[in-house]
This record gives sequence, C-alpha cells and structure tokens, in this order.
Amino acid sequence: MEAAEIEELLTRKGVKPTPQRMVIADFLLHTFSHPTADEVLAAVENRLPCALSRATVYNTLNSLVAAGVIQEVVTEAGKTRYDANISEHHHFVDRKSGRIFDIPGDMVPKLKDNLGDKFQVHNYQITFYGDLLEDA
Amino acid sequence: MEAAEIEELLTRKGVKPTPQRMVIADFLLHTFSHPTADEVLAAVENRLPCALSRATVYNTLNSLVAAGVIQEVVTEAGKTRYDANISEHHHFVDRKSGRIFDIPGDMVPKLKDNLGDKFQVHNYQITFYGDLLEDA
DNA sequence: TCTCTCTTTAGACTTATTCTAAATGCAGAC
DNA sequence: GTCTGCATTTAGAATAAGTCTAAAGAGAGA
Repeated sequence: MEAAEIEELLTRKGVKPTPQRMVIADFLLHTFSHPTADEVLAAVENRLPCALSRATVYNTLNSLVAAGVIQEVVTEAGKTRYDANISEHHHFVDRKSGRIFDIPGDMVPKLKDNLGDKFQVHNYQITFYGDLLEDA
Repeated sequence: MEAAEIEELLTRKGVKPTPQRMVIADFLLHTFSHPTADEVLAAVENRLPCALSRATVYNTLNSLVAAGVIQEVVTEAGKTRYDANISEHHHFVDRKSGRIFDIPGDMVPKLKDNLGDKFQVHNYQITFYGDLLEDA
C-alpha cells in the first residue's frame, strides 16, 4: 500500500493524516510482526525529520484502534501489540520466541456463535500456542 | 474442595503448603470470578491473622501457575487474571462489564490442530466477546 | 490576521509487577 | 535442644507500560 492510499484510508476512517500518523500507519500496514508501542516508536522515529514523542505514538495507536484501522492483540501478560491486519483471522504464538503469526480466518472452521441463552456472541478470537517449525 | 484436599493438591504439585498459599489457593478454587492479583489480595487478607504482603500474593500466584494449579487469563490489555479451572475450556468476555465466564470445552467443537507445516499446535484458547443477556 | 480546534510534546503521574535484601520459619544434623 | 541451611515472606524500592497534564504548535476558515 502506498502513501496516497494510506492517506485516503486514514481520511476515510476519520483520522486526520499528519506526518506522525502517516509513518506509524505506514509501518504497521507493511509489517507482519505484531509490534508493541515501543517497537513502533523505535521503527518509525528515524523516518521523521525530528523527534517523535512516546505520547504521540500511544495517542496515534489508540486513535487508529478506535477508528478500526488496526487492532490490539494481547497474547501475553503486560504487553499490548498492534496488528494492521483487520480481516478476520486468528493468531499462532510460538512458545519459544513469543512471536505471533496471523492465521487466516478461512484456515479454521467457523464456529457457530451459539453459547446458549446467556451469551450473545459478537466475535471471537482463537489463539493457538505451539512450536514454530524452523525448517519450514 | 476442602482444606485437606487443597493441601494435598499443593503437595502433589510440588508447592509446599503455607498459610498464605492455602488461603490464596482456597479462594481461587472456590470462585468463578477471574480475579486480578489485587482482587486476590483484597479477598484473602482478612482470612489470615496478620497482614499479607502484596509480594507474597504475586509470588504465590506465579508459583501456582508454574505448578499448573491455576492458569493466567489475559483478555484485556494490562490486566492479568487467574483461573483455577484448569480443565479444557474457553472464555466469554462481556463487552460491557468486562466480566469473564468459563465456557466448557465440550460446548465448542474441537478444532483440528492442523495449521500446516510451519505450525505445530500444542493447545489453543478461544475468547468470545459479546453481550451477557441480563435476564438469563 | 485572528481565532478555534485539533495535534503534539515533555515530563509527571499511575498502575501493575518484579526485585532486593533482610527477617522469619521450619527441617534435618548433631 | 540447638545449630545450620534453605525456602518463604516481607516492606519498600525499582521497573515497565501506559495515561494525564498543561503548554506550545499548526492548519482551516472567518
């Protein structure tokens, strides 16, 4: 996705594009890692002509989540990660490295959203834990 | 589960029973809430004849997790919750209150642990998000 | 240009958790 | 019974992730 498209995406979602927001969105939309706020800061701070505040990174991530441009992913205690893949998908977590991989929604059979009278399911998320086979 | 059984459970899992550990394990084994460390502290501190340190609560929770007596449950950023239900089950999170409910494993069809060559699945966890129907 | 509103910023603050170092408690050796 | 050693508990310091605050900056329209 190129800059003009990202700018259009932000505008369409009601987030005014600024240089800070553009580099953050651009980074997230082009990575398959599931970075933390700190990793986002480290990755983008040299893409701007001057310093970027940690608070701006948090503000931007929260705005993008609220606007539905990215999602939060929480797989381990105390770490919030961000994922610009907002199509229906699940996650695989490598137990050794902690790395997270997207599992496309259509690789897993759909569950009926039926948990009885008490629970009205809106969406669900499956997290697989296991070992990444290195050779593959 | 009564005290003698809990004591036997801890011993069998290699955790030496102490008064502090007993009241914490007892509380967790009898609640259906999924308490945070602070909630555990608040719930058990008056069950001992003297003060209980926050550090001991964390130490104990970590020991019980390591021993497989309880599990961590992370459904929202920044909050680690604990669950003494270690049978296979999933979770339903009420979007309004944040409350978590156990969903027995047999209420959800088993997924094949087959995600292709790269991923060897050890276990998986489904989190359902939705609305708790109050009248039920 | 003026004004309004939104954004960014540095740093203070909060919250959750871990670390540290000292004190306590208990089990086995003597 | 007392010594010794190890595991546990403790208060409080330290760390880490994230939010808040108040002031400065920047763009849109009158």
